[in-house]
Amino acid sequence: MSKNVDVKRAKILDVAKRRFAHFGMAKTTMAEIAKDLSFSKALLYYYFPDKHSLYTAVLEHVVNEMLSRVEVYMKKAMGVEGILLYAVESRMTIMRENYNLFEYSSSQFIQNPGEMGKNIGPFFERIRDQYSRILKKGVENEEIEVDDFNETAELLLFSLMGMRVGILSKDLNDCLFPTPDEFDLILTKQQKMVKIFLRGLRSN
Amino acid sequence: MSKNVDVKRAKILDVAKRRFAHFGMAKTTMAEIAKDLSFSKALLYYYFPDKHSLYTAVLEHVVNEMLSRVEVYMKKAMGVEGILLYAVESRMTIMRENYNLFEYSSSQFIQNPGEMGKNIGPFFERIRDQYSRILKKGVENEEIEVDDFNETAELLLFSLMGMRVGILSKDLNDCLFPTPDEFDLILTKQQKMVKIFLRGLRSN
DNA sequence: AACTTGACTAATTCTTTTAAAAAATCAAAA
DNA sequence: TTTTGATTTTTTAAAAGAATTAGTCAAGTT
Repeated sequence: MSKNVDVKRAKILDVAKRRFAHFGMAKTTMAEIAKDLSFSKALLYYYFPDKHSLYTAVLEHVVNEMLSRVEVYMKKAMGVEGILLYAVESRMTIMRENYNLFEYSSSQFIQNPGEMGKNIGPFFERIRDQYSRILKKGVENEEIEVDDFNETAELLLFSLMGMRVGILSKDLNDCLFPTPDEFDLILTKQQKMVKIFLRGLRSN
Repeated sequence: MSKNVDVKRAKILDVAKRRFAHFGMAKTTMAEIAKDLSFSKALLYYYFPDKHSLYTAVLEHVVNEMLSRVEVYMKKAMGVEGILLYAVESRMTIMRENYNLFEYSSSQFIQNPGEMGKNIGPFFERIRDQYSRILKKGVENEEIEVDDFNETAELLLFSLMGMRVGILSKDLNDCLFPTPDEFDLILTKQQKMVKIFLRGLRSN
C-alpha cells in the first residue's frame, strides 16, 4: 500500500503547510498538526523524521509551486522581460500567501545561518538556476548578451533581494519580514530593477 | 574657550571610534573610553548626552569620511562609471577598516529596526543623495538617461546592498556581517552590478 | 510486514530570581 | 564653565526551576 502512504504524507504536508503559513514554524506544535488530522503525534514521526524535515518538505513544496508556475509561463515563449516580470510577481504572490512560512526561515537564517542555511541554500540555487535558464532564453532570442549565465543570474537574484532588504531598512517595521503593505512596494522596485538590469544586458 | 571644548569632543570621538571599530559598541564601556583618555567617566556625559549619541557621532564621522572621499574624487570629473566604482570601493575599504563599528549597527538594526533605524536612517539618505548627484553628473555628460534621480539612486543603492546580503546568505558564516574575506567577493559583485546597472541607464 | 498508538524520555523554551556590570545622574569642587 | 567621586538606576548574565514540546519506543492493530 505504498499509495496510501503517499496520500497520508500529502495530507500531513497540507495541514502542516496551512499551520506554518498562518502561525509560523515556531508557533506550531507537532501535537497541533496531529490533532488537526486526528492522527497520533507519533505517526507524524513515522512519516517525517523530525519537525525540521517536515518544515523543509513544506517549504520545498511551495518553492516547487513557485518554480513550476514560471516554468509553465516560460513555455508560452514571450520576451525575457515578460518572463522575468512574471517570475518576480508570482514569487511575491506566493510569499504573501504563505507569509509566516517564509518569515521563519528568514529570521532563523539570521540567527543561525550555518544550520538553517543548509536547508534553504538549495532553494536559492534552484531559483538562481531558473533565472539562468530564463537568461539563456533571452540570449537565444538575441534580446540580450550574457557570458556567464550562473554569475549573471546570481547578480540578478541578489539585486532583487536587495530591493527587499532596502525597503525593510527604510520602512522600519519591527521585524525583518515585510508587512503585507510593503510587498507591493518591493514588487514595484523589483520590476523597475528587472527592466534596468535587462537593458544593461541588451545586445547592440 | 569654545575652542577647547571642540578639541576635547574630537579627542573623545577619536578614542571612541578606535574602541568601537575594534571591539564593537556592545563590548566597549564608557569607563574604558574614559580611562583611555584619563578623563572621568562623568565628563563623557558632559560632552555627549548618552552612549548612543556618542556612537552615532562616531558613525557620522566615518560616514562623512566616506562621502567626502567620493566628493573629492568626483571633482576630478571622470565618467560616471569611474566615480561609482571608486565610491563602491572606498566604501568597502572604510567598512573593512571599521569593521565592528558597522557590525553593531547592522545587528542592532535587525533586532530593533524601529529604534536603531532612526539613527542610521539619515546615513542611508545621505549616501543615496550622493549616488543621486553622481547620476546627475552622468546625465550632464550625456552618458546616461535618468528621469527620477532619487528613485534611481535608491534602486542602485538597494541593488548593491543586495550583493552583501546575497553573499552572506550563501556563505553561511555565523554572523550577518561579512568576514574580511567576504569583503572582496562582495566588492567584485558590486563592481559588476554597477557596470550592468549603468549600461541599463545608457542613453542611445 | 506496514502502520498506528499511548505512555515515556529528553530536549527546549519560558519564567523567575539574583548578582554583577555598566549606564546615567548629581552635588560639589576646581 | 568644566571636571570629578560617589551614588543611583538600568541592563545584562547566570542559575535554577517549571512547563511546554520535540522526539522515542515497546506493544497493539490491520
